[in-house]
Amino acid sequence: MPPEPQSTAPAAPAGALTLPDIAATEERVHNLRADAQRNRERIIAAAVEVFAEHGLEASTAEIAERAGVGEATLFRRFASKDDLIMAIVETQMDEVIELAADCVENSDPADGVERFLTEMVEHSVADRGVLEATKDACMVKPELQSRRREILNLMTELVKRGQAAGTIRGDLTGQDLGFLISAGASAAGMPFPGIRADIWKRYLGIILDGLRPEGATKLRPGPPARRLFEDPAG
Amino acid sequence: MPPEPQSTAPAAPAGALTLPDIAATEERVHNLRADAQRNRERIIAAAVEVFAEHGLEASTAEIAERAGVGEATLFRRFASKDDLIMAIVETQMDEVIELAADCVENSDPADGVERFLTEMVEHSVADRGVLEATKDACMVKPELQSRRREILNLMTELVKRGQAAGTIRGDLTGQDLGFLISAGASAAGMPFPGIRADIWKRYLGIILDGLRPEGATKLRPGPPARRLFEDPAG
DNA sequence: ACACAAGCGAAGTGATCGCTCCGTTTTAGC
DNA sequence: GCTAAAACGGAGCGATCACTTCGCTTGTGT
Repeated sequence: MPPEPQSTAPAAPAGALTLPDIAATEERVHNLRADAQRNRERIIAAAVEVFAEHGLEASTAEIAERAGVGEATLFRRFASKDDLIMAIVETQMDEVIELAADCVENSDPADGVERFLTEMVEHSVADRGVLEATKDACMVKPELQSRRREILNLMTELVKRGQAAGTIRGDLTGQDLGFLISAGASAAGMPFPGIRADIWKRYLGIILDGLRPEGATKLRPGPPARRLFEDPAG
Repeated sequence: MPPEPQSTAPAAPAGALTLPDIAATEERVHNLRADAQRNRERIIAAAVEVFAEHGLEASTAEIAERAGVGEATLFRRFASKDDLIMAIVETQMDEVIELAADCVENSDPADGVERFLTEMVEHSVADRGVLEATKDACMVKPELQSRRREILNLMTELVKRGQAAGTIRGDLTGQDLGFLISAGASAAGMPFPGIRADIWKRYLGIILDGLRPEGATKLRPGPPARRLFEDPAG
């Protein structure tokens, strides 16, 4: 099956999920027998937990066990482990869209960027899976392109509002925020057993200080091109 | 075998390699037959290359193949894959010590921290292996404790000189630099195919701006304790 | 030159992974 | 309630991993 099956409907934006795709998926899920539906939800819930604890290399056996189903059932609902990850990632990206939109609409423009980065890093630190999935899936899979674009637009808006308010340096772009989230979350990868769980706030604090116009020096190289986010494969 | 075998010599600093340990290792290596010695060096060189390209999950089969030896030969020279990694990590930590010492001695105190961070991130970005080994080995293995302590002392000295020169914010500590290297290198983990290889300089630039005293705001929480680095297990 | 310990690699071992086969059980429409 | 389709899970498959065995080869001290 091609990743982007052509429909007879008028052309959708390249890389976006077409309406028939979405409808087909929804219908498939809702036509499941009651037990199958219940197991599907249990599998997703278990996978979110297990991936958060052990990262994406957690085994499908462990996920199935925690969900209380056989491994075969997992693969009956999701064609592959990657498919399961994608199902989770899609809902998580939708949550990011919600958060970013809320930062744009309901935050003081002076601290929208700070709030967005802080909440994103906090989520990433608490969930190993979301951090790894960002690299393996969110940024590159063509079927997530429309969500990526939406997130990028909202991040760009956040940065522009911060710049207008005078709290964000002028040479920052929306594309930069993804890298800064990754940088802020990297402290969580450090393997010190007794370290306090919120140590990431210290290093995000340094990054946030680096985003203010006051001490800013010229950044080289310039920001990555927008199209790297929108269409990484092309 | 206990990780820190007791010797009859006077007590060495806890966690340091004792002199008998080092002597035994050296002797073992130099008593190898000529072909074995040559193969040992080939294996290390191949492993450095392969780990740099594919990270630590690269297979021992690939390393042996690139070294032009059988897999059994690899395991005759190194008791386990982990042992091979440790041999590499030790020499790489010695290089870090050299770099840090050179930054302390030969750099203008005003930019010692900047030079150290820049060169460390540059190495980390070019070598996936060193990045992963930092988390898996450098920071936690007891037998690397003396090297860790030495690096920490040099980083602390670099920070203090920068603060005396007025280019580094007063609330930074030597312990922070390890986290900042990881943060600066995290941009390299982003999976965009066409991105310029030196994009890390942009985000390290932001971090460096955040290290200056000018725009600094209060950092919460405070720095991690020194002993987390010196003796993470204890 | 020779004897023999040391070194060698092809072929295996057991563990684990993602994934599937197939006989049994459960649900849903009539 | 009955039946056919749908869903189930244990048991197994092939691939891959770190690591070992074993019969042959090679360097080295005498």
